[in-house]
Amino acid sequence: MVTLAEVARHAGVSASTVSYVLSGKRSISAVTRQRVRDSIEHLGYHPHAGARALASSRSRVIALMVPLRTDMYVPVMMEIAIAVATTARVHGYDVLLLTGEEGPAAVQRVTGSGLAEAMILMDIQLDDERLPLLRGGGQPAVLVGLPADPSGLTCVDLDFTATGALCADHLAELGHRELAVIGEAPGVYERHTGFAERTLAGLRDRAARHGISVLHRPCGGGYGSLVGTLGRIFDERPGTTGFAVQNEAVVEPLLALLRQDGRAVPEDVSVVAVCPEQVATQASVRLTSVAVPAQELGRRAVELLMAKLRSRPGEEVVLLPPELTVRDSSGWAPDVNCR
Amino acid sequence: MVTLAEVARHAGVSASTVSYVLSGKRSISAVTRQRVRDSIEHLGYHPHAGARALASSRSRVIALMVPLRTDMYVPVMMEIAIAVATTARVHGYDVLLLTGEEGPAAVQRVTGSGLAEAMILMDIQLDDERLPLLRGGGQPAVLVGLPADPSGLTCVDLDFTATGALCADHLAELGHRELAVIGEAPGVYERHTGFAERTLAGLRDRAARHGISVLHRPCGGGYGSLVGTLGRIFDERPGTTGFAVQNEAVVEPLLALLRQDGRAVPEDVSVVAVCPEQVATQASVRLTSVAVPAQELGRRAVELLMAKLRSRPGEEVVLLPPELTVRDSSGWAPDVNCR
DNA sequence: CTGAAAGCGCTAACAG
DNA sequence: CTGTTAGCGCTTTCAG
Repeated sequence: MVTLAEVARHAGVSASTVSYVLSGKRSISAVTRQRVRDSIEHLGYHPHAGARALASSRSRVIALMVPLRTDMYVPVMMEIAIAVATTARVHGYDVLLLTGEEGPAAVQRVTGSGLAEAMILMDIQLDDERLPLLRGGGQPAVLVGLPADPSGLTCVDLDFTATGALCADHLAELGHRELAVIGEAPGVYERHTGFAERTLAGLRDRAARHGISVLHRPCGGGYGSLVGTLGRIFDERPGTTGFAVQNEAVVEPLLALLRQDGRAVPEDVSVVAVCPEQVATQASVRLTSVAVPAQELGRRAVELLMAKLRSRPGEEVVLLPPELTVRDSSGWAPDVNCR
Repeated sequence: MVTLAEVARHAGVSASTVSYVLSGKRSISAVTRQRVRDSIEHLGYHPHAGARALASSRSRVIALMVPLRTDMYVPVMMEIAIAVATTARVHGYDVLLLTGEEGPAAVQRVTGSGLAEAMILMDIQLDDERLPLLRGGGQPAVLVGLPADPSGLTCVDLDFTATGALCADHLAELGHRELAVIGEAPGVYERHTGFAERTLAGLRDRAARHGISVLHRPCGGGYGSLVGTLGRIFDERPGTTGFAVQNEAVVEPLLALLRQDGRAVPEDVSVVAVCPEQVATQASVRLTSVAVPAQELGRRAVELLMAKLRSRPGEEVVLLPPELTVRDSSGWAPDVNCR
């Protein structure tokens, strides 16, 4: 292994000079700098990460805790994770991948050992068990998601309350009076995962103001679950004409089932989805949707973390405003004359 | 920060004793061990990862390189990644997440710096640019996937050639004479990603032996792409009755389109998929399929790597045998009397 | 603008 | 069974 000392010898300078060439923390004459750089190149030198972390007490690693569960839409998680990794690299950081499996202990282990300087947590529950550790607050952290009490924490998320409201507004404007919400798997609500409950609350609240009814049904993944769910929705509220879907895994099955039922989209029923753009545009009917900005969330999380690593400000909550894109799946309610 | 020296002082022993209690590399009297453990617990001590890596030249971290691209089925990648992280923890290792973005340079950077001891690579192309670095072979590595020339490398993958053959056999036995293969996005083939080409080769080869025809069409994600692809398949080969699908994103669209066309599955056409079990069982018709054992791949990759970390054996290729599960999407070809 | 030298916290001989 | 000690490779004062 090539060491800094060898580079120094080869370049005919001292170790500290090489170190400063690398860090840029003091000025070096152009000629020396170049000689050092040549030696580094020539010898194929890579600074030893452990030694560096030991001497500087900065590992240049952040940890990312992803959920172990598989009942939520995985591509969104993956997209966030990749955006985190990519953005971290831009800032000179690497990313350690932790699964939720170890739970709060992982937080201790990783930051306690100096393996990571800071962490990003995903899949936040309203009353998440990892939060007390973070709030006490040795280790800088950013949550992708919003717990019930964000005090003393830094969070970034899509504004799901506003998202729900936006869906309600859109369907209300089109004259729909009876809405159904097809949600995530029951487990997601049982765990009190913030985003799912917030969307629902936002939608319900806004629908109430419009004086329209809302029926919410969680739904497992896949065609099989949806058949039952949809059947029960129409049994209970035959007049349902507006659907809000927050469950990517049933988007296509829903469109297929409606088609089979002889219900045309958007002539007979309208569908609004909360999902990534790709899902919305690739569906069999191009979906009116509120995009989940996965990349943006990952990027922002890292940037907030980097800011915290510099100076430790208090709490901060960044809620990205939702945007609804009208496509082909929503239209006037059947009983509305097109004004 | 609590250091080993502080623990030693608190327990009234020497630093090395604490170290050995932690590593178990020499025998310690029960009473001393307990005193040390109590002190560790009491002080909330966590060994410093960097110091440890520096002194032992072992970081207890492995790197996982995931593809940046998004034109392949993400859940499989994610499942492998999570299995890797989970299995690594069992062996006392953490996982560093690298995206393909940096390319071969990431391999150098991470192992050159001692940040990771070894790496696992995914999304292997037949002629992957990262391979020369690994074959030269300072750093132990395991590929999840199979390049054209695996000499000097350790690989683990599903046996996709056998997978293709299995699909061909199954459809041939049911009397189908004209097969169509709906494959991954064109880009996947253009990059010469091993698994896609192998499946096709295995299927073609076996089909030829059965004397039946095969038409292969790559297909982008989503409903839109498939409409065109499927149309062209039936234009070109109206007698097609057997489909092999290796593209999770079009499984449900395919079933929907066939239904709309008035082609019943499995009465008129049979469909065999290569996909995770979950996709097969949650589809609108339960699919006859060959499972992609994502978890198993991740687990095996880590285990192979751990073995390599102990003693460095030469090349080794582990191909998991495919298993075809018959469900509701495949049946006798229409012109076959049920014997 | 550059060197010398003192650690960072831990591991692993070596010595008993 | 336990203690002493010499580094691991780098950063960062302190001197010049």
